[in-house]
Amino acid sequence: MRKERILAGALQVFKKNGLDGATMDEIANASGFGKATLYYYFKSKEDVLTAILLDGWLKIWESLEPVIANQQSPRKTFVNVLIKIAENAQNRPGLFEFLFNVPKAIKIENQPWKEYQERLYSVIRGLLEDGVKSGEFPNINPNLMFKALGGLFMGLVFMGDREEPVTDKDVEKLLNQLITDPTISHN
Amino acid sequence: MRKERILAGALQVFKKNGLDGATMDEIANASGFGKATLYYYFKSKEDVLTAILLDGWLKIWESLEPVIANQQSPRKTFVNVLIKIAENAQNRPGLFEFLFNVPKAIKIENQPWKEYQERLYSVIRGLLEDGVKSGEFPNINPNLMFKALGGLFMGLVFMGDREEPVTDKDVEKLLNQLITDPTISHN
DNA sequence: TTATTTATCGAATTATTATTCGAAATTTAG
DNA sequence: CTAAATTTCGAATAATAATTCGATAAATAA
Repeated sequence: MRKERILAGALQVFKKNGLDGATMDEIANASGFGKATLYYYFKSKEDVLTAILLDGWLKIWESLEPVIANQQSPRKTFVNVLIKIAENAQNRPGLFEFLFNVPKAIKIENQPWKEYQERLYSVIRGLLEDGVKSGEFPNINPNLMFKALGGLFMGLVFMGDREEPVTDKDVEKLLNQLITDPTISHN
Repeated sequence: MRKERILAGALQVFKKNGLDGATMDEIANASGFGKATLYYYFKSKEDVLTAILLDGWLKIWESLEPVIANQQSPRKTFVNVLIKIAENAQNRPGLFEFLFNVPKAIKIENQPWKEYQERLYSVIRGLLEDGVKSGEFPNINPNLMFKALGGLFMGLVFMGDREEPVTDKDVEKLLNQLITDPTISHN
């Protein structure tokens, strides 16, 4: 669809030039439309950005819902959530790094995508808390674990130029490197 | 000095409105000068931003040099480095969060402060590597550890509204929560 | 004190770019 | 095929904000 094409072009340009470096002219070029056509589909430049973000977060969230619904142990669910996010990231390269970094660069008020972002974060926090309670995770402050994992996980998914999908092996390795699962004996 | 005053005002405005939301008018107000005066001291708006960043990174680096020079075990040095950074952050609140986040929002080419940032990061990586070699840190990929610590440390220093300085106890706790020091037995 | 240099400033200028316009092209409906 | 509705567009407009100008004022030097 047209909107999708514009959004894709805009993403390219936003990533290349930054949020303000990006001009509507360049976005028009990148998406293969005339400048005025952008305004046929979107109210403003800001509206374009918001649409990218909303679309992105919404799709992450939707892809996660079944994983979360499918009740398993906190640790299992947690691993599956990370895998699913990594999957998303690999399907639409470039988008996700953007999703996770842009919020730092803009005023986030009444941003419709914020809700989905928050849902995701609170699910993750919840899983960590439950896992600690149930003894699947060691007794670490879940907030700290959340932050540490943030850094690690971004590294795993975004930094490397890996083509292969992230497996549960990868995620388990990540977890084990970071925190020791008390239910498994290492050697 | 005048320049300092302008930089301080500019920092406020940059933080409040974002890099592009910030106008020279507002910076002039915030720093108590006329708009034209800014251009007496700085070539351009970008020049102001660069000056903030250069000044900030330079000061971090200078404060770290003695800590690094004062050769101790990697782990000790590492702890001291983190403490020193936290000290910096608490002395000039607001600046450091800015220093660590802004790079994500701008094109970083020929940025003079980049060098100091890189020095810092490479020192930290080096300490982690040495610590792993010497057995003071467990055998974790130093890059991963670096990323995880990034998230944690930022949390410790920036998130909380703590007034008290960060102590080596805090940092050791951080380390222990994250990774198990094989030379110490826990219970 | 007076001349010169250094600082300061608000108003004008300029540049950039988002947004709108008005016309054309294309598609859809009858 | 023709008329209406939808889509497209480059050129004009408008808004915003960076930068420069042309004075003054303040400090310094003689």
